[in-house]
Amino acid sequence: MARLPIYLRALSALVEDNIGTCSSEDLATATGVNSAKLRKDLSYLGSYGTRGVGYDVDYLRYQIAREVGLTQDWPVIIVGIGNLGHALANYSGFRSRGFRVVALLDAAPEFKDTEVAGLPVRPFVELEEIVRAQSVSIGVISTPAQAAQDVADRMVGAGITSILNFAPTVLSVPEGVDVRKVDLSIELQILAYHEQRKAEVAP
Amino acid sequence: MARLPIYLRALSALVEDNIGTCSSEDLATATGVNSAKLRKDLSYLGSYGTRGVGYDVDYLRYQIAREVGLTQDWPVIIVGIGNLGHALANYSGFRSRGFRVVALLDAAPEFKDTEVAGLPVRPFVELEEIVRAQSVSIGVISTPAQAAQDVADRMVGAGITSILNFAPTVLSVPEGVDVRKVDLSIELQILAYHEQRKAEVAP
DNA sequence: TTCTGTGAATTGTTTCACAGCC
DNA sequence: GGCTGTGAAACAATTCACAGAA
Repeated sequence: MARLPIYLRALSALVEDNIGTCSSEDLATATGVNSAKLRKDLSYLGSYGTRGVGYDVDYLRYQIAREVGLTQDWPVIIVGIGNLGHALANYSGFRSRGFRVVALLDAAPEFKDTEVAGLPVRPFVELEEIVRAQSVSIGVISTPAQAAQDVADRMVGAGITSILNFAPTVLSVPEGVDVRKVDLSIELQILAYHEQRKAEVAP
Repeated sequence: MARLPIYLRALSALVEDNIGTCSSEDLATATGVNSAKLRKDLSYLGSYGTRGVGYDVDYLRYQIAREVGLTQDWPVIIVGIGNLGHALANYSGFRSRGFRVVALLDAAPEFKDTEVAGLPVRPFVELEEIVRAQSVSIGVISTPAQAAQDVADRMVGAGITSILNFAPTVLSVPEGVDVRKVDLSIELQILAYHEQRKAEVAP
């Protein structure tokens, strides 16, 4: 199910190119997966294709978006407005996929009265209030590692049930709360691993 | 093998806490994996543990770092100095794991004579020269989607063999070149998916 | 004839459970 | 007694290959 967002983006690109129909083969090459795998993935959502023809791009896109939950708008808050928080606040990929950043928070007083990406940076103590007022259920943590667990606890206390964690720590949260972690350096490390292999084979 | 970096970070945290030995159980809970899986992972690298005792934290860390290729220094360039490129240039997690950002590049003329994270932003046309001079084999792309394939082609032409792609496009590269893609919104979409499930169960 | 949807076969991963070493 | 290393078992993911709809 982690592949649905990938299909979704490829379909959006096809919509922009005014392509109305595509085969599993087309979508597979566009997303870099095996066509049989793609068909099996899609068949779990239902039979949205037509044999001998392919899939209706618009229709399939809507069906996947509905499955992922992107036909509704998700209010999101970002805590920790350092370099990364800055980048995330400005990231267009969130808004274009149905995520709306409703507030930026940072505990540091030097952010008082500053704006990032058109939103005021608000003091961290207002967390509960914001979450309640805007019915936020998804929070993003882009603080340093030391602060992350604290922020997570406060988020959970305020009623947030999904956390995207960019801080390099494992967060402990109560059952029922989802955490996903993104570590920008892990992918680089995987590349280095392969790079090292290449160097060993042909020294 | 995608888990080795995770173990590595947990071990580094243990080193900082002056913990000399740990069991597979300890490391497993610290990283959130099953202890049997962890032992099996580590056994592929060799027998670095002691039965009845556990693993020597320092020794194990070195062995994993060597396996991943982090005992050497990897020069890295970043192309595309927007918000994300900015954040990446300043990201301490790269340097602390043996990656050295040796150059920042951007095609936009308004970056001329500016500095980011203590490095000058250089014109994109200098790519080949920089890659050759510094023996760079890893490149990071944080440009908009339209520019990404072009940048990748130029990188490959210049001799880069591993690319970390933050742009929302699938890159096509010749055999022998590794590409890994990071999409900051995919993780959010996965959270939204689970969030939607929760809402359906208890409406 | 083209292309989906899907059983069956294959391949890969995770967990169990325990022998063997400290 | 505690803990690693590892076969064997259970589980999951992927690919093959083809029947059948358009």
